[in-house]
Amino acid sequence: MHSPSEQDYIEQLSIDCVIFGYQDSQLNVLVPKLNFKGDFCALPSGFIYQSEGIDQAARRILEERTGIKDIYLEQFRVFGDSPRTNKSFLERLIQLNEDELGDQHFNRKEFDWITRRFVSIGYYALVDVNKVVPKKTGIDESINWYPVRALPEMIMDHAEMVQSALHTLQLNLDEKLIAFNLLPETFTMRDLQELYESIFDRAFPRNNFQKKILDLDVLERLEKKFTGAANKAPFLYRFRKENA
Amino acid sequence: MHSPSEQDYIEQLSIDCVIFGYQDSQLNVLVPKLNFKGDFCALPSGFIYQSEGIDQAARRILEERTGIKDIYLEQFRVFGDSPRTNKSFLERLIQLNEDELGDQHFNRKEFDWITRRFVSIGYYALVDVNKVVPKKTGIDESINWYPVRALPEMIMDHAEMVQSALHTLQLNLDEKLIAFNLLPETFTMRDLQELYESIFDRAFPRNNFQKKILDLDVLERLEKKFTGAANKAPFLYRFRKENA
DNA sequence: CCAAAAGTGTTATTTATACACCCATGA
DNA sequence: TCATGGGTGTATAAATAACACTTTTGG
Repeated sequence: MHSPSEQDYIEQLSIDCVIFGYQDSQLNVLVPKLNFKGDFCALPSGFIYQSEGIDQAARRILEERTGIKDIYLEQFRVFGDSPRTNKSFLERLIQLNEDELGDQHFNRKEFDWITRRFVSIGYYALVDVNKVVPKKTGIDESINWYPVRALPEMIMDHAEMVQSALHTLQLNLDEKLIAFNLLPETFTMRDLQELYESIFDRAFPRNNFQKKILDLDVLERLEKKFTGAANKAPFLYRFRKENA
Repeated sequence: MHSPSEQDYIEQLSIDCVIFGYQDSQLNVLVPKLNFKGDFCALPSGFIYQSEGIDQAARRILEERTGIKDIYLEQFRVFGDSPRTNKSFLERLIQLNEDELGDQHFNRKEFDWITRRFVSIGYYALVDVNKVVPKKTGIDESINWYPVRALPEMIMDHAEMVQSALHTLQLNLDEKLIAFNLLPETFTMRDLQELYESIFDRAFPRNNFQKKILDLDVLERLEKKFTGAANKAPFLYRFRKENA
């Protein structure tokens, strides 16, 4: 990987992605940890090539970490306060990693480029965790799913970004019929309900929830799903894509 | 005014403002016309100083054209497709104004700076037209209010920006209780209803509208307004700011 | 036959819409 | 006293929430 400063990027403009996934009845966010001492967690980020659109750049960044191309994503806010910069976090990182860091990682030009004031466009993405194989990039030590309400400490304003993304997701969920992007192709009504509950962090009455969803008239009912449990087998549903 | 290229701006990043005002039962947008032959209309725009936040930059740009500081404004979308540039419009402008344009207005450096690919953050603002005295900047021939549904032809994607801003305004209107920013301090229920009708481009039943608004419990009723018309005098209302 | 979870129906409650009426005002 | 527009009350419909009951499944 070449230095950002040598690439044909738009300067001082970045993209940060909040990647939502749903697993074990929890809404999770995909968070990489940087390959340095000090537990630096940062949202998947990147810069914008001169030749690509911002949505296109976001898709590229998402594909790098998730391996999938066809992802639901949406802008949610721009973060651009004047003192917004990587500088303080990078200085702490360098301080904690003096031993390992030679001049090859952070030369002067590189440091100056990356520590300038940055405006960042926030995108959130909804993915089916079964289709995702989280991938580390060169600077990641690890990349993991964390519950949205139990995130590790994050650099800069990234924790605030997640909250802002979650809020936008809540506002758009019913309006845009996007919850299904977080589920596998087929799912039970209980799956969908628990997804809603994890997004809104509150319970919904079971019967009314079913009625509300079915009244949307966007699901098709498939065969039953026999789980082996000692109870009635639930139906499987599939989102009818012609409605989208 | 100095050349943009010599200022301490973030490069390739701009702000475009959709300024909404309400007058004569119409929702209007403040649109400057450039001081060149060819009827070039462009939204009030500007760049971001290294030392200022993006909201702050938007306020500065708004104050330039409206003269008022305390303005309601909000981001609504980022426009950043890859081929998004001033170039084709500027070339046409130069072609139509060959006679008047000496080298002083557009030197090479200037032209290159301004015609690069630009990402633009869209803001919309809501103003009380009575407090605004539209002000031309150096490059404006005129600046006028136009009905949002009868705008002049605009450069680049600025017409699309207005539509996007209007759509966001519609979505946020009830949620955020922001309509009052478009009205004077005091107003009648009819004023408010006609404002709603101009924003949503449809009629509302008079009595139900009144009930809905009063049920919000954010207005205080003042004395009556005697207009001299041969009918019952309507009450004046004022938005209670402690609710905001 | 039982517990667990699914499915459905029925009744309240709230909210939105539609309809009707009376009141103040100045000509 | 009339036309005009303002204010309010009530009936109806629709959407939401609350409650109750039946069915299927494997042990």
